[in-house]
Amino acid sequence: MMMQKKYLLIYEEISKQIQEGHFAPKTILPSENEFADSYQTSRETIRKALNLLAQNGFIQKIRGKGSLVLDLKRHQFPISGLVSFKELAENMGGKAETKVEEFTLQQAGREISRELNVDDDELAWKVKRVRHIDSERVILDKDFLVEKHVPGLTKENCENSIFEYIEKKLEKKISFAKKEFTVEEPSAEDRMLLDMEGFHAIVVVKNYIYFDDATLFQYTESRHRPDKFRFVDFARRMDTPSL
Amino acid sequence: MMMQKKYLLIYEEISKQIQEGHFAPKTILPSENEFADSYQTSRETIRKALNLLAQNGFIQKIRGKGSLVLDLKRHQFPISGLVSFKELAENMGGKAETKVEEFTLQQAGREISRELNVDDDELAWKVKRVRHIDSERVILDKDFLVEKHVPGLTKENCENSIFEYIEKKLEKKISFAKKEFTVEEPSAEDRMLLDMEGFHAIVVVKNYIYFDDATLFQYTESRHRPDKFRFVDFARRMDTPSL
DNA sequence: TGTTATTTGTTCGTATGTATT
DNA sequence: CAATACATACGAACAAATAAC
Repeated sequence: MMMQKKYLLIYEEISKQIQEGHFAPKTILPSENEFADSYQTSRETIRKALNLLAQNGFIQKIRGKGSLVLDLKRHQFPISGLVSFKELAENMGGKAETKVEEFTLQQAGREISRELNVDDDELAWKVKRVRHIDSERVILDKDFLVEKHVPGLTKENCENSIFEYIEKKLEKKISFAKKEFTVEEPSAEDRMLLDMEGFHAIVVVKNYIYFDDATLFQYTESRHRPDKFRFVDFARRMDTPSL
Repeated sequence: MMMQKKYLLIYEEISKQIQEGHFAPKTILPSENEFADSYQTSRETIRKALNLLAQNGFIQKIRGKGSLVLDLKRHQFPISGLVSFKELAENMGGKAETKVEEFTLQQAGREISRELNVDDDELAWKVKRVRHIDSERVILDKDFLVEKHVPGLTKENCENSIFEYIEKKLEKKISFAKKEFTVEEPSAEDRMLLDMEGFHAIVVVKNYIYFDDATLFQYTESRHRPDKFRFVDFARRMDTPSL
């Protein structure tokens, strides 16, 4: 009887306890063997959970000593990863609203077909959304989704969360994403759709999003007013970085 | 006879072969058992290497099928992580030069002591460096290093690589870092030390860098001219985790 | 369609090496 | 030196997804 992913459950339980302060920063966690005992599992399973915690910046494993609880959340909790607008808005602490400016199904065309790695005449959803925070128009999202991979998308889905539609309704798994950050001068469209008075730059995040089976299904260009942009990254070094 | 980290060697060998095209994108790697045979090792060791490859965006593991070689490196090589200026400059493809504008040892003071999490009167190196690319002054780095953790630093070290001094001379291990990206208006200092004509924004990267034992030893504020800034991030979802 | 073989995912067990206390 | 704790490695069994016949 092979159970579910035990190490994931343990990871979530320990990470929760760290965030709630049951395991305080700068203290050492119970040893791997102690965890293995208390969770009635093997040490390897515990190690998988602890490695996840280390990867995500919760702990630092120190050989011979133990697993030290880190205190990286002093300023800001690491949010690197696939962050949705809703989470971002909450982090900003303001009232968030989304307005769909455009919602069409059309052929990809030269530019987008290259980004999505499909033929020119492949059908793609084009979604243009303006994100409001505290009644200010601060983010412009332009999403392009391959129709055959995301069938049945509606304007209503876009007003909520496209990710939610994909994962809960279509039951497909979003697996990884490549993001590219640059800073450009605002375009005419930026000035038209966003409240850009007094701002002379726009943060452009190009986001390529992939399914479980490594098919690219979405390209998003997210354009942020600079004062409402922040990105936090937690990076762990490889033992031998030979890039 | 416990050898070196076998899975790391295997990781490097396979990643090299992928980058050199011996394993082509969109093809399936040999199975884990085949690798285990050919490397004369156990499947678990192979799996550790493959998980590293997946983490770093080289492959996508698909259950029941195999490990698919990804093609993410074509446009832009992911450089998320602890990137030094030298690597960045090479990526930009220009001639890089570093000029040390200031090099002092002083008490941390109110502001910096908070960033470095030490007492106000703790001694800290202050290093101010201007990075030139193609004879243009485009990046201003302000480093603050806790003296007791990085003793004997010299101006010459700063002209080369501080990381190299720490890892090779002091033989300490840099383990992880937390980065925070924001965009601000250029300060008077930015305009003084950088070639900012025609640019109205500056990309600020606050970098907190930690040793092996989780001690914070360096805080760096890196201020980039927007046209010379780019950051690429590869993020994998937690669903099918690694290790 | 259904069965079988292949391949990856998870768990458990055991042994040994390395660093810290 | 001994005990503790994390790191690496090998082996085995079974689950789940896929592919092939």
